[in-house]
Amino acid sequence: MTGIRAKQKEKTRRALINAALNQLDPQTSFFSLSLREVAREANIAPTSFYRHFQNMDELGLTLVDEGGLTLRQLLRQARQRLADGGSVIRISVEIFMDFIANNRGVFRLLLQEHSGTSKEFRLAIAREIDHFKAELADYLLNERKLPEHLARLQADAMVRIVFSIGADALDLSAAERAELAEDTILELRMIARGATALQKPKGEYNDPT
Amino acid sequence: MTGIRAKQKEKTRRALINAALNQLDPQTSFFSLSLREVAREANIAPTSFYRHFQNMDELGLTLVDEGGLTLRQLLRQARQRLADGGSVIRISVEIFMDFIANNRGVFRLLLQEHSGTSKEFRLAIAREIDHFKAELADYLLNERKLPEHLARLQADAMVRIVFSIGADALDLSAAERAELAEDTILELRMIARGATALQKPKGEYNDPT
DNA sequence: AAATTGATCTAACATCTGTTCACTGATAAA
DNA sequence: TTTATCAGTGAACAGATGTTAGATCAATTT
Repeated sequence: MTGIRAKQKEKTRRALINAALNQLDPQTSFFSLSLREVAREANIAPTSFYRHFQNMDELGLTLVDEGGLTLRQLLRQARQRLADGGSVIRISVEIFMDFIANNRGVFRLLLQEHSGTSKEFRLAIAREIDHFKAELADYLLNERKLPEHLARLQADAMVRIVFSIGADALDLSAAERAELAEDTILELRMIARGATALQKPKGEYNDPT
Repeated sequence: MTGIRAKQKEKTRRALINAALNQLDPQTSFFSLSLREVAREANIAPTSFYRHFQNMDELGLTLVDEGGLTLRQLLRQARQRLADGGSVIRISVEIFMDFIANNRGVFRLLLQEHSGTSKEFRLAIAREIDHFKAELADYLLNERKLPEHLARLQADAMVRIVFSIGADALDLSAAERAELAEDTILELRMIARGATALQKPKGEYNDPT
């Protein structure tokens, strides 16, 4: 099963995947990559590409899978670190920022191609983000005892904020990213506070905003 | 000044602008457009393009200007309708949704190319959105009497939410858009409530989120 | 040991791209 | 009326792209 041949094939497959991810930078979206560029970066002939993927779209969807995997690792790591106690929001934001810094290529794909040009792509990415959102909504439902609709909306708002800021943070220095993280934390706290406030609408007064 | 010649030139210039805007659809970002495609759609020879713009980038930046104009019209219209009274958030969201429905091309550019591939583009769009954010922060500062930092952050959060949802809403039916608008309103109310709550942190209890 | 498989290569194709050049002909200026 | 301007044209270029076809030759299977 793990013959020399299969191993070598897997190796150049990874080379292709990494070639694509490494080519993604602020000026280069996945769809501006050409098959030939990727093959060149992976040091194989353009024609060899077809031994691994039917076309660039298939490579791209593979990368999106990779992105989903990364998001799930993020959640797992967040849960672990939360067991030690501390502010949920702060810890989550810090982990998120770490992840985008250490997985730039994949997050670029997720955050940029999110409103991108290919329907299949957008749907695949939306699916991954929806998983993420659903897990967050679940947490809010169980731990924070919010009504379902409110939990869903709070999760939606939070994920939109975090991913939007994340896109901005992708190419900042560690210091700038830390600054943005503080803003993010405050914005998320607004949302959390607001959600619990909306839950008990018998507050002092009803802000007519 | 307004000779036959100048008039005709302005007309084909508009034709080029509209050709580009009309080609933007869910599957086609501005940077996937070719000069030749745009010229074809505008019914001129590819070479004639250069009589109007130095290259596609210049056309693109012109479209971004168009987008800024649209955003300013949106604000003006919102202010007018607000004079008649009503929920600020509801009115604003409804106007926004109307605008994206009626200016799909321009908003696609603003919302898609926002995290796009060209630095010049991203900066130009960020500039327009920052104007928008600044006007909103001003309003929150003056009308809602929030401290500056909080006003800035609230505006930031709101704009991120609205533009993120806006991108999703671009190609929905009117009914689906209206549904999304309701969710948007609730999410924005969370933020507004949360911001005023954070302002007076002596509330009943401090949620350790 | 012989036969087969399959990941890789080079060469070649048709097609699209941005851009240049010299030209035309109606409008504008003299 | 003569002259100059200039938006628009078609032909042609060099380069990049996706994709096909055929050959190579080491790893695998028989």
